[in-house]
Amino acid sequence: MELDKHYLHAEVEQKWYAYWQSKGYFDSKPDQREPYTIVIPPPNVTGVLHMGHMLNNTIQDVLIRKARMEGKNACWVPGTDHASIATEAKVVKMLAEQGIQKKDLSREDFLKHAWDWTHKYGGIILEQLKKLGASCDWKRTRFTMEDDLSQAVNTVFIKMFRDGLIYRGTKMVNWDPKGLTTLSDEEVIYKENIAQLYYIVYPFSEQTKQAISGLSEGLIIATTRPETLMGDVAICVHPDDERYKHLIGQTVLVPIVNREVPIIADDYIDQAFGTGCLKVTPAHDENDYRIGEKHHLEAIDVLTEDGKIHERAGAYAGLDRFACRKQIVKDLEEKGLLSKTEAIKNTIGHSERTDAVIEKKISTQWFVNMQLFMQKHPEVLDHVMDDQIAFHPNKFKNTYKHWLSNIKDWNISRQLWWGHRIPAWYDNQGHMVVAESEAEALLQFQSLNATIQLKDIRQDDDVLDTWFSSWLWPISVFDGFKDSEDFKYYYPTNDLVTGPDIIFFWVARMVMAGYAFTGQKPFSNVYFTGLVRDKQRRKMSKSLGNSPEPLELIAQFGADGTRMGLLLSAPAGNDILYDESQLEQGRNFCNKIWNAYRLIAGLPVHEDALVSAEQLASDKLAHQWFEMKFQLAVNAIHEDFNAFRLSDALMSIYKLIWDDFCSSYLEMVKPPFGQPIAESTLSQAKDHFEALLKLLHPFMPFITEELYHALHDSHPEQPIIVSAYPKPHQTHTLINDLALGIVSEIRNIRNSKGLSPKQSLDIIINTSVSANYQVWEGILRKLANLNQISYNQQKPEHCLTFLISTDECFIPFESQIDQVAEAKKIADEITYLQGFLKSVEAK
RNA sequence: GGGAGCUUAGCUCAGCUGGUUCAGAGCAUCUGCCUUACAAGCAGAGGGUCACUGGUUCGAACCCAGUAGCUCCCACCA
Repeated sequence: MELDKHYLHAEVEQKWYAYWQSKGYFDSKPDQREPYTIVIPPPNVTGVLHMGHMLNNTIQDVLIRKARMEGKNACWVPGTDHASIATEAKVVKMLAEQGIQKKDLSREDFLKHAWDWTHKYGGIILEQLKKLGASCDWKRTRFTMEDDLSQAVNTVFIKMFRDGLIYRGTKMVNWDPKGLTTLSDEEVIYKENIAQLYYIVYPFSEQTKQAISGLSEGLIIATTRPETLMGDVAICVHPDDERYKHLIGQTVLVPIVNREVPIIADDYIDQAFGTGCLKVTPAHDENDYRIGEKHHLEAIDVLTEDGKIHERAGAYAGLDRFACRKQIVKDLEEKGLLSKTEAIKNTIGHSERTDAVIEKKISTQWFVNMQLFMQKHPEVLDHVMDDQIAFHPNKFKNTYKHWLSNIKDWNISRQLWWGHRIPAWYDNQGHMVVAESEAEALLQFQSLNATIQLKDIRQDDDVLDTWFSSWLWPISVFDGFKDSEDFKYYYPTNDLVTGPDIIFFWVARMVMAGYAFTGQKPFSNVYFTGLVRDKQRRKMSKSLGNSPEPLELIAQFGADGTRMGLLLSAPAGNDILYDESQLEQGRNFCNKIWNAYRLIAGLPVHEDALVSAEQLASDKLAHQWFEMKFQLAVNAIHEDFNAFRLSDALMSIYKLIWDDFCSSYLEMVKPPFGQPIAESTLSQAKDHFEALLKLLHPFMPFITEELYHALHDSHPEQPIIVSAYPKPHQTHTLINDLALGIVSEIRNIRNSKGLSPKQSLDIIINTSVSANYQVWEGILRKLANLNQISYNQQKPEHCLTFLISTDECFIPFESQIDQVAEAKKIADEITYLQGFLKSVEAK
């Protein structure tokens, strides 16, 4: 049998993924075992796999595979999100390329196109996840727009409406002029910007000039948005401002449109900003809106839905808002009404989806009353703060708390077609009912007015915010609103793995939905991954071209290598700096493991069964030493898992395999070239190798499955994916000292004498002279403290004899736990005194 | 403007309860090796005032205060 020196992965991956799936190892259904549940953060149907998904889903797969191996009922639910705005935009664009305008289509026809699109492209990202090795239960794949999940959305909406948690109201909201819809506050991204601050002259009216003598030409007002000037309804100054006090109640003329507007006073005004005068445009600014309400001013909306100047503005109608700004500045300058211009820093809101500059707009929309919601469900905050829902890293608790403490009402209606249509109906008289269906709505209307017909009522045109369905995800994927068996068994889920960028959009709202609709938390742990950035710390983006194609990476480095490369540099919450050399490291590691297998598989065994049964002392010691090393690593790895330090866990395994198993253990038991190995030693080596493969399997599923099978001449009864994960055992640190002692001793001898590890080990065993007393003395003293051996047996060979004589040298000294604590206390006291003496001497 | 976090080797980061893992890991670098598992490898080596200043302590990378720089989140300054 001739094996390639380099590990080839492509076929291996395909083979095992198909095998696992065909045997149903990803499948899950309720049974007697303890459940372990993860729901995938559903990617957008429009999405294609990017580096963020790779990282995120690798982590989930590691967690689910470990749980599966630990004998839990592991259930990982995949699915996709309908992504209202993003998908509608894609479909609109696709139709436009075919020469079809959305406005020429009926709602039904448009939705047909959207569904076609979804069926055609919607599953791509899930197929890509399979290449990564994601062991989702694909039979459970859900979609937020499918019937059952839409039904859940309806149920929740109606319940919340009846509980007074949802209301319809007219408020100032965020308007996306490109997406042609309103947005929630969370969907607005504020960006720093250098704006021009224009100082515009508003001439005094004739009346004012007559009333007050000695006035200058007009009031100078600073604004960054001259194009909203046609919507000005007042000028506002601070009531205590000495410069303008006498003008309050007088009027000025709005330039261009020459409308006469009053000068009013409000202490909201910052006297130090600009000239201390504010032009009040209630239709286009939140503060102006408040001032307008307070002073009973009209609101003139001068913009159209797509961000152009409206006819009612009286000038510049049809011009784009930014073109208008330029034009108006030019016109003012010509009229001599532009006093000066200066650059200032400010922030401007952009649409999260379309990146268009957001307009504030007064509009009638649907809202969730968040104040009331939080009053009813205080555990949403409390149980995150007391770690019943634990955040990793926990610094995000602060962010979470801050957001919830300042939460505003959630605008949930969107002026789109692709999404869950709001279950509200209106009649011609302006009445409204909220109902399960059109038929039920009609019944409700008829109870008020018997003559009303189906043709007299119409459903609300708007759909709901995508997150209004996403927040139900952990409940609805298990049909939680129908009280299903799956729901009772798998909910609450265990761990959620997601990015901190959607902590408000999604994580917080799932917690809300969990407590509000099930009375239970939706998950116990939230693991926040970092952003994947390039080497220069720039975000991955299409425009920068610094985002590698994930599937190409998998083809190049293998899914195992890619997974390892990503995980190695991804401590919880830290951004990961993508660097191809990390993936190389992953690939090289695969190769190292592959070659360890080649060694073990190729060793000749003693033909004489009797000789073969006998084991060299050095082999026995090497075996015991590695067992200790292994157990210590397993313990550390479990601790790392519990704290979600996955990269640390992986690094421990990496070092255990490379340094301890390959460089030390295999070198110790490897016979000289051409010589046979004892059967017993070989079988121990195989057992160790097998245990290592299990330990590694959650991280690198494919190569471990391949070698697990290859290691057995006949196929094992169970594949590694469902084998038992190595368990932690209690040990004591002095065992660690012991393990370290042996290795450092071997190294000393090797270096000084130029011998092989095996020869060095023999020397340690056979001579006491060459051994380093210092290394052993400490260990002996500690062992003496534990009554394991008497202190006067202070010789290395005694220590070794003792070690070899006991088969349980790494098994916990259960009976000596108290003594261990005692010994530690004494040791602490000695160190204290030593430190104390040292510092006294120094003085 | 408010809040949170970070600063340890060339890079990315560990360092948990102050003292035997205390100055660490991986990668990168340098020097020797194509040695019969593996050059995608092996054997070695170098490299740090733990941001700065003070304080607490017998003892500080770790606790406290201040300073500087960076990052993120939130916020209605026209």
